Amino acid sequence: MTNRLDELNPAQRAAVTAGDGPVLILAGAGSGKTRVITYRIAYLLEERKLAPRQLLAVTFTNKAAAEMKERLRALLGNSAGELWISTFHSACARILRQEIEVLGYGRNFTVFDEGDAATTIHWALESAGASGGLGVGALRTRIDQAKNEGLGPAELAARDPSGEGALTAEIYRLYQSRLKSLNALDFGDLLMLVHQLFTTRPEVLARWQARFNYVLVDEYQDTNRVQYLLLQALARASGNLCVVGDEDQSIYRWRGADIRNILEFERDFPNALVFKLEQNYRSTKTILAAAHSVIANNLERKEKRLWTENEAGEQIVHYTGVTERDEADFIAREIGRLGQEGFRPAEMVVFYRTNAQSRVIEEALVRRRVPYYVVGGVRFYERREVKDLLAYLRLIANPADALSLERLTAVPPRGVGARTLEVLGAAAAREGVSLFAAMGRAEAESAIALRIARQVSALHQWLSALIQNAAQMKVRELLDEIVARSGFFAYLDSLPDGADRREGVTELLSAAAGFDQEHGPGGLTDFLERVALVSDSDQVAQAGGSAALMTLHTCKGLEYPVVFIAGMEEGLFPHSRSQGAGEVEEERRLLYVGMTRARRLLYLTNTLSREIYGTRQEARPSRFLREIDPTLIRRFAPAGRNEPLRVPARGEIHVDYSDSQLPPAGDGDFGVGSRVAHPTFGAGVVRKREGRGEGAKAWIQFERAGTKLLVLKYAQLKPIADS
DNA sequence: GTCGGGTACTTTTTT
DNA sequence: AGTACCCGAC
Repeated sequence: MTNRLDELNPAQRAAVTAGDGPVLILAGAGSGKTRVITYRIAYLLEERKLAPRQLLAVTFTNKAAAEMKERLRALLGNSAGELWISTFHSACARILRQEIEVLGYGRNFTVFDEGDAATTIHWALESAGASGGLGVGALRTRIDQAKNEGLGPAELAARDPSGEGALTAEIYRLYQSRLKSLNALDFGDLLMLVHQLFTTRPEVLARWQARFNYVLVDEYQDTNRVQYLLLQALARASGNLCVVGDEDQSIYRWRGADIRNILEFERDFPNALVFKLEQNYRSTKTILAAAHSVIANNLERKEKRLWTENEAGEQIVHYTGVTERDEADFIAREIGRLGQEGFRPAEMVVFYRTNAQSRVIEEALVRRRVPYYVVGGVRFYERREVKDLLAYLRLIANPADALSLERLTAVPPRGVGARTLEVLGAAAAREGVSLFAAMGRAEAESAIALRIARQVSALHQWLSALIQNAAQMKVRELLDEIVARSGFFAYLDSLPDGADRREGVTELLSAAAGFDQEHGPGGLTDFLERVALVSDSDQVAQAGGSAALMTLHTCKGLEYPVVFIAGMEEGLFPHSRSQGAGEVEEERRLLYVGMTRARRLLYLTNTLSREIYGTRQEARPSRFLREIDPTLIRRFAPAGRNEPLRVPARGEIHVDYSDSQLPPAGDGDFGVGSRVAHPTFGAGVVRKREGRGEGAKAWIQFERAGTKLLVLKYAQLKPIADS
């Protein structure tokens, strides 16, 4: 250990060797945070003689947890095995697998994803007969927020007695009781129910307090209220709570994260030791200075400044394309060019604000033959065919999961339709049994045709047998039987996109096989839990020969030699739905996180026009671009069509027309940005297009007459050539 | 009961 | 643009 400490700078060493009690480590981007956490754990185990099982370390992603475990195994050898290093959600799930029965759930509970939750809220909305007001999405957000704050339906109703508040609370109540009858938990429940246990069952809390002598939390700036309460409860006995974070990197306010948790840690834990890690080992001086000039505009932060001994490095490149296609092609071209300068594709990454931006960039990369992969977006386990198959597994693990039962009954189609299920559901409710149990008695149900009832009971028998045997079977074996017996492939082949779907199934089968290798038979519940709690960034490949594409939210905790940030435009970044003062600050932090991922080269790109929801809109440069010290930026673009790339003079405005999808000026197509003349309104500029063909309209900003929406067919517009 | 067309809406970000 | 959903027609 002693030699190991030599590898740390003084601030890092102080943090690693801090004594008992609350500890706050303010770790700037690239300041060696992961190393500090890992070494601190090693220090606690070796020098302070903590047993591995006495320590709980909470990370933000499963991948971060796995990497940390790996490093510790290298430092400590096998004793790392008993360590609890996991995400908040995984840790809570694990606690609940042991403790949940006192709350009236079974230990084999299912973890619902977003879609399952939405379906259930839809059900609640219908059974409440509520119409108008809030939609499923809004309700889901509100309920989730309540759970993030640790509030139940009654508390929510008390806090917001308005009509909307009452409706939300009522739906929340119905939703919650439905979840319970399905023996299912949503993401919020994982945290909330542990909180409930800890507050209502002192003996349970005491047990876990005794178990965990030391709690360590990474990315503390992104903890929400319940997480805060959980930590406080757990650490109350020992007082040993060590949190690591950086308020400048707090980017999950919208999902309940409370930046005050970190800003007020010293108030909450008055005797806390505080350590600041301000030396950055990752980025060039230029990148760091640019990032600082952006984040310095935030008010809700403590002033601090990262510094580095790294070289100044290259200027930041700012590129402007006419359309998103230009932007994408520039990125693809640059990645290609850098490839020839010795950067591997895997060292380069493209970040964007919204998932929708990835498509155009992907197309450009395909055209330029750049290997790439997308992190996040449509999640693998939420793909239709995968969810269809998982429904079988979920039912086997948890026969109360009627949602999965309904799903698997319909896919592949076996003549048992919605009406049959309705009858069975009514029978189940009448007799107070589960839907699955009611299926076993279908043949006694007179309202169901005998032919169909036989189908139902055959399905029931088969599934019952699988439930019986599941404990002895590997997940892969279960899946193989399900696929074979249900005729899943034959069903897929009957679909127009069957070939693509087969791929998803194959991938799921190999994921299951991989899981079985670690677990052996009977791991079904663990497998499903892992599936439910995978995070987007878990898919980030550490090696491989492809450039990565991901949202700015997903990029947290990563670093790359070359970073592109696309879509630096008002309305996109900062996003039009995040225009409140606090929200813009969060967007700014998001950019800060993105910029500080870069080691050597940073590119920022924007466009003059972008297609949003099918209409082309004028795009203005992001305010954040102006916040960067201009001396750190080099604008990089060709001056006009058919001219080679060149570095423009300072202050010159540059636009890339080289791969523009806009029609050439003056061809009468009235593209966004083109100048037009109207017989009565005079000269103007096309600002936005709507519709196509006969009904195509354009918003035109006239020099004298203001902005008008005109139908192109009747407007008698004439193009004016740009000067 | 299913198909198809028209319409309205969307995802901003995710465990 | 894409899709989810609703209503009317076969």
